[in-house]
Amino acid sequence: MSDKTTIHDIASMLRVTASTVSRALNDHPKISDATKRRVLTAAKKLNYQPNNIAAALRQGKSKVVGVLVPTIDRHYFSSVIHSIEAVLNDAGYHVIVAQSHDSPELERAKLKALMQAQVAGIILSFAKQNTDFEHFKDIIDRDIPLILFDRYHESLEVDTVVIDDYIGAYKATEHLIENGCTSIVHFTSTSQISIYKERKRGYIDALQRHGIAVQDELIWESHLTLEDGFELGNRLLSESKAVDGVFSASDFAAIGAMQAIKDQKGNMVRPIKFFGFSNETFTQFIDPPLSSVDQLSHSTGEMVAHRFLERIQHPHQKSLTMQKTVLTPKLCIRSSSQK
Amino acid sequence: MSDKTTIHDIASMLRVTASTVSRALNDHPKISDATKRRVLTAAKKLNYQPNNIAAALRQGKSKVVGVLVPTIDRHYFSSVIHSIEAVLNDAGYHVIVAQSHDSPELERAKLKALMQAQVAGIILSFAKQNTDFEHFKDIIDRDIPLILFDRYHESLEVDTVVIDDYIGAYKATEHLIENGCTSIVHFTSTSQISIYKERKRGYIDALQRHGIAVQDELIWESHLTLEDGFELGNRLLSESKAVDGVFSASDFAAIGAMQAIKDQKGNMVRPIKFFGFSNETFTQFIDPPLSSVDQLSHSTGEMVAHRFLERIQHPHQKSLTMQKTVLTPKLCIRSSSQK
DNA sequence: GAATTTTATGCAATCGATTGTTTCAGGATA
DNA sequence: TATCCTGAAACAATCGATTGCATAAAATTC
Repeated sequence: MSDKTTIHDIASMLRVTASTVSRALNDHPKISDATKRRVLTAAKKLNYQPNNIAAALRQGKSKVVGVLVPTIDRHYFSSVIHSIEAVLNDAGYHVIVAQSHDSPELERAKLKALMQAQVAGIILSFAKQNTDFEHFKDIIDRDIPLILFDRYHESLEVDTVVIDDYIGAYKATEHLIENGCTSIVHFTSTSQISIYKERKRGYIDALQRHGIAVQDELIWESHLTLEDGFELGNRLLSESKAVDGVFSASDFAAIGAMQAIKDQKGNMVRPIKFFGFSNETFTQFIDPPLSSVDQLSHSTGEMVAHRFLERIQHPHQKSLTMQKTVLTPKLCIRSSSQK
Repeated sequence: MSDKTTIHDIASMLRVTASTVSRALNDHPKISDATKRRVLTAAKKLNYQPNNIAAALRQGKSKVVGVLVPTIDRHYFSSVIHSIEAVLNDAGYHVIVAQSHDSPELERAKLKALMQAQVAGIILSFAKQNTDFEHFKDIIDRDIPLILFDRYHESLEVDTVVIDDYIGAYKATEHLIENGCTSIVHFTSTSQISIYKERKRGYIDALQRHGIAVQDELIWESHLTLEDGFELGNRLLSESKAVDGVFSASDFAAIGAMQAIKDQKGNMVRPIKFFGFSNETFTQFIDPPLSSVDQLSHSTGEMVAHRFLERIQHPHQKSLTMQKTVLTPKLCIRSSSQK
């Protein structure tokens, strides 16, 4: 039979009421052990599968958490989601995935849809060009736990899990200096986005701390794509300056540049050391393997999931105690940056 | 206010009943245009957000589709999910993601959990060591659309979307032959898994069709990891045979082997051409860029999503008309395999 | 043995939306 | 004017599980 059995079926089979069955299944203390056992046996016999939707309706909360990211199709995000799913599943939650495609409008629409699905919480890395955060108010007002990761904004009084871009950049730059680089170019993107601002700040501070003058003409801005990197690589070759190191805020731009240089190896005066950011899967496979700052996607996902579970278990504290977790990224040092 | 407004609030505001409001919102023909307009205005005014859970309970079906994959943390799967999500979202569905971690037990547990969440359908690429498909019966018996992709089994009378591994392998091997290879090694894994069996079959047929003798000692079995590939690469170097081509059923094994060969370049008698499978992101970044068979993750995701929507719209046809969609994979030819 | 507390269930309302079946008022028809 | 339609909205049941409150039976106390 495909007819789903309900607690009422169990109830009538046992000549008790549905409330008793419900309580028995939920291990309510006021139900006798004998009845609990009978209910459990009957449930198994009838192949009873609880209807979570009914419970969710009654309780006003489902066991589903919405995760909204720009795109799932990038290693960092899918890796974070991987960890979130693993942790939340063990806690009895499901994960709904939605993508904003970096569009604020889509983001708003998807958030609305998630709310309508009565999610128990929302985990979010928001769209790039977000300027207005009004739509988060709705979530907070309804006391639905909201956790941000990767991308966030200072103005938001919300739990956040990020890596310390500044430290990562600082250490990467320092590593280049310690490996003999004295003239280091920085590939960056618009300072509108905090992660790039922070990475630039780390780069600058590292130089200064090591007594190297910061030169604006060594800070190159682009969209940091592979193609951008390729152009920047050619620019490196044509520069009169004796650049001997590159700290790129993106792995893609870094390997684009390395590609350009390899293509014209003859022109190289001296070798240029490279350090990237994100530790994309391919960094270890290219030639030479690219040193990179690892964003700790695994830990981030776990932290985010745990933060959510804490919120769910202590809903009373509300937004009063917003927590910002900052993970220190890890340098993955490979041959591209070493002597 | 964080109090959610319901159709009853709208109803009492307008002095009509909830049923009228419900029908108005659903654009029911028996509701006058005037009322519809009034309801819509009131809904907007009260910031009404429908409670999907309540609707799902009443209708016995939610607008959520469960996607169960071995892991989301691999490019192929996250890419497929990316496309599924995009298509199903436009159709008003959500996507729940779950991972089986290639464990049949976990797979069964997650399927059960998805059923309890009252999903409208299930999209699945099942765990490797699956031998028993009893747990799918449940899904089918309940008339819940079930779509398999990537991995499947002939015994299952279920909609399926796969790529033609045989053709992909055949064409890749043929490409190597056309580029001058006469002694081609094949990296494979256990023939228990149909995709590897098919790829081997394609390799063998291509050789025969081109008058090249198939030699069992040129078919090398492993788990196809990067490390396995590295070992196989060393074996290539030490082999007395004059191997001049490798068709690997996995990109990872291919680049592992290429790595090993690069490490000992001096020993190379003649260059070996490589062809991989899966078209992982990194294939284009390594040196030389690796030719590979693309698995069409994007198309697969779209096909799967559309197949689901068809099933949902024509539930009557049941399993009678099981459809198997076979996509022809695309060769991505790069320099690793060319003269 | 009566009174009181405990324990284990039953009863009934509820969550919010949907839907088959009336009901009613106004219009058309004879 | 009486009858019949018909369109529009009301009524009421329902989906399945949960839960505050009431209650009966058993256990305890005096």
